[in-house]
Amino acid sequence: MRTVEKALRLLDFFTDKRVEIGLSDLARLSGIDKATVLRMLADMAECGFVEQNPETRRWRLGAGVLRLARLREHAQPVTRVLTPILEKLAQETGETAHASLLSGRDLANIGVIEPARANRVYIEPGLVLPLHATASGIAVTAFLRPEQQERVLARTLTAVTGMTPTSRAALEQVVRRTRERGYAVADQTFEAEVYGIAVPIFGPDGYAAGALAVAIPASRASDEHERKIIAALEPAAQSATTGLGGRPSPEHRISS
Amino acid sequence: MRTVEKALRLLDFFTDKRVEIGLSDLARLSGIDKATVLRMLADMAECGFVEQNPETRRWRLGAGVLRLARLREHAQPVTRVLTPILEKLAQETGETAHASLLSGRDLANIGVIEPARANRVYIEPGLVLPLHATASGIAVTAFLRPEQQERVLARTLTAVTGMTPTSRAALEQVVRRTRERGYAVADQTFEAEVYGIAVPIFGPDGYAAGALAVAIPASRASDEHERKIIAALEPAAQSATTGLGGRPSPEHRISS
DNA sequence: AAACGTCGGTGTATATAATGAACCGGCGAG
DNA sequence: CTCGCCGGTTCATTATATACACCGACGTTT
Repeated sequence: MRTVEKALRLLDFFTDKRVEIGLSDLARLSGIDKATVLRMLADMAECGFVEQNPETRRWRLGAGVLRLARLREHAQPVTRVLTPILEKLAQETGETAHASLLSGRDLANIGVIEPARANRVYIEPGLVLPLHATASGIAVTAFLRPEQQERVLARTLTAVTGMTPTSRAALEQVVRRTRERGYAVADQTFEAEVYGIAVPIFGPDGYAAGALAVAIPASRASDEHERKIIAALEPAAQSATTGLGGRPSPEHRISS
Repeated sequence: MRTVEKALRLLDFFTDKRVEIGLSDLARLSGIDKATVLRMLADMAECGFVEQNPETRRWRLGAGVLRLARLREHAQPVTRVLTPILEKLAQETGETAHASLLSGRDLANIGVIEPARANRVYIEPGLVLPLHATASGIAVTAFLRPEQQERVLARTLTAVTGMTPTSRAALEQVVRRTRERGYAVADQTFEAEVYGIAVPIFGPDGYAAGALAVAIPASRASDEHERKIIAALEPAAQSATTGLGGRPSPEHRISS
């Protein structure tokens, strides 16, 4: 398999909870030989992607990623554009709002705003959202270019919870419904007790580039609450699309 | 040579000015064969590090770097800690203040604040600062762990301007002076017309992890201005060190 | 319109660089 | 003292990266 990809995939094992990882742990997690992992880490360290804690000898993400993020943000200020939109969304709905962008085969969460209330959904920063198992992912998949959509549908779909669609037929149906309604819902398909509602953000080519979503405790799900959230999501996604230089798809229209 | 490192080095060709790069351009810039570059880009795209503009087919940094940066920032909020310090520094000195961290073999600029005045130094976001050619780099080098310092001194030093120290002896002398004074100055060693003054930020191990610096137009350099800047830099670097969980080096003391 | 240069991308034989099992010294627990 | 695991190193094997030649498409120049 390709060496570069294997090396970069190592970085995906760093999460909110797992900030530092030892060599043997990372070898176990990835299923790659220790010696190979070490060489990859050393290579990535030379470039500043990871760094080694001199005391514990464990590895963590390096300052190089901050540099690259600043460069990208300077070229296209997504965080700057999306943050105020998310804030308004969280305030209007009283629920956790988040935004994510297509990143490789999956969706990368790149912004979360939580509401002031106590009972709210917590979303880990920098989380990877599988396309088939989240409201955001479905919203994006439904408005992807046909070839890319086909690639997603053809995947082996892993179940994250008992509610995750795992067959191609089930996913196709959810996608079809999403295209009809213009928004996606996901009832505990990614995490128990969490209900997600998402709308796509479009790129300059008129295909989905990401999604704007609201996550609520499943216990609060109701038709009325959902209508209110969708009413807030629609204009938010509109301004996100135009704010990022995108062009709305002619095939996208919200209808409940 | 190592494939992973070669691939990651491709990302360093993206700058403030060069936001998108075509395949042939990148092959020329890097000196690597087109076919190889394409495979590396494809691998990195799978992981979200780069993405291809569907219209122009040129490549740019992907959303994955934003995700990783958020993750690192969540684990250790360097930007949050350093921004207010830089703002105060820029305001007190009336000059451009910036911060950088060790990242691989070099220093990565991860924050810049410009003062309100018209004649000020502009520093590109996400710039890579060579250790031997900038005030920040010298400040860091002077307080590195001995083995690492040796590696820097042993390098072949490339001249960036006519003023860049290029011999080991010259660099050693600058480093020695910096250790004595506790701060580094660089008179147009990296860019013409720019005079830099920098102080190290220390990591938990008591060695340099980065630097805080003030860049001024060379025309404004004077002993008095320099004294004022150093007086502002010292407490700023102190709070940066402690704010990032570092421990000041016992060997570091400012003395002019 | 023909000829040319350049673009992004592909196929394939070759050679180089990645691989993984065995091994090391160090360290903490039992 | 022994055991097990840690991070790290070594080296023969082989799988993988590489670069050359080539493709069709596009835009300029002649």
